[in-house]
Amino acid sequence: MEFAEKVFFKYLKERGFYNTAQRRLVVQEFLRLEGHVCADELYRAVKKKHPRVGQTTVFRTVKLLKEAKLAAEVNFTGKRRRFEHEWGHRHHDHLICVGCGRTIEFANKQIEKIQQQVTGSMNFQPLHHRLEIFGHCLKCRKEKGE
Amino acid sequence: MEFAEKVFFKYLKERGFYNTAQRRLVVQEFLRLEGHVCADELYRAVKKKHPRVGQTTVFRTVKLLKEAKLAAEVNFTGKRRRFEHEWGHRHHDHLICVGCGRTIEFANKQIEKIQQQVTGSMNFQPLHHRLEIFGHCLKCRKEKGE
DNA sequence: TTTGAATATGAAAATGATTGTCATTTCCAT
DNA sequence: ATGGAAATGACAATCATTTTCATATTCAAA
Ligand SMILES: [Mn+2]
Ligand SMILES: [Mn+2]
Ligand SMILES: [Zn+2]
Ligand SMILES: [Zn+2]
Repeated sequence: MEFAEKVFFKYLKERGFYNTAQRRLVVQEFLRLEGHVCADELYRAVKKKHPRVGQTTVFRTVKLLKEAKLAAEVNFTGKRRRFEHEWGHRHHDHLICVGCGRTIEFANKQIEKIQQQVTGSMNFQPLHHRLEIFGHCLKCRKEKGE
Repeated sequence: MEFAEKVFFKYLKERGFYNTAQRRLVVQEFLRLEGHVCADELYRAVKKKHPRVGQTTVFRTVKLLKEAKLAAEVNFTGKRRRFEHEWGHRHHDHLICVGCGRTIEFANKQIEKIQQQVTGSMNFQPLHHRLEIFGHCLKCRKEKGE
């Protein structure tokens, strides 16, 4: 069992929630999937192997994964919510190509540092943030003829 | 007539779209309202004065306002989309208080500059971006007893 | 000014993601 | 083992937004 899964069920136990077969299936599938996945994709992936699991349960479990800090929510389009691995992963921000939809992850210490300065000077206590830069990736620029 | 409104109808004309009474009402009300407003709030504001305008038309017109760059979309919660004035306004980013929901606007040249460096080094052509920092505002921290 | 084809409108229905309900089932501390 | 708390899943409901479609309006050309 992955350590992240242990963390999840430890979190559940602390709250008096149960360790159920469905939750084990959902968390395992989530940890298996890479990238930015939405609840419904996760549902279909789980259902492929275990058709009796309900969509409602997957949505509810994803919410728990987020609360337990195994999953971080990302929402590039304003449409459906997506989730990525958070536990054991370093913070990063995103470049999003408006041409092909691909995302590129990056981290920049300087930006983070200046954010601290900005919030500090405004007496604002930061908890988390997101920086999303939309534009055209190299691949798309090449395809469109430089 | 505000200049921004002229810009809007110029944009429409360029596309072969019509200058209609409803669109005039919606753009005027949007320009009157400050802050981050959602389509439904705008609809209700318009309806108060002109009850025959339909919600569908307001939703459609907001989309046009965005295309014409009079409105910029912001989406802090992942729930409903909100829009703020863009035409004639300087770019800024947001601090969002998770306690009271208030937003604080800020602009930082250094962050913008480093973003240019980051995207440049990754061969990514930036079009626009958003930086949202979530946390606790001064007011909320004081209320909770330091 | 008419005219008519393109476009816009608005009520209602449809959509798509998510959440609520509730009868039934499962979990787990005792 | 068992009883009460919690979870499940089919289904309905919700919420913001989009689509549909019959009717009305706009505006360029005649
Ligand atoms: Mn990511
Ligand atoms: Mn703003
Ligand atoms: Zn691309
Ligand atoms: Zn606050």
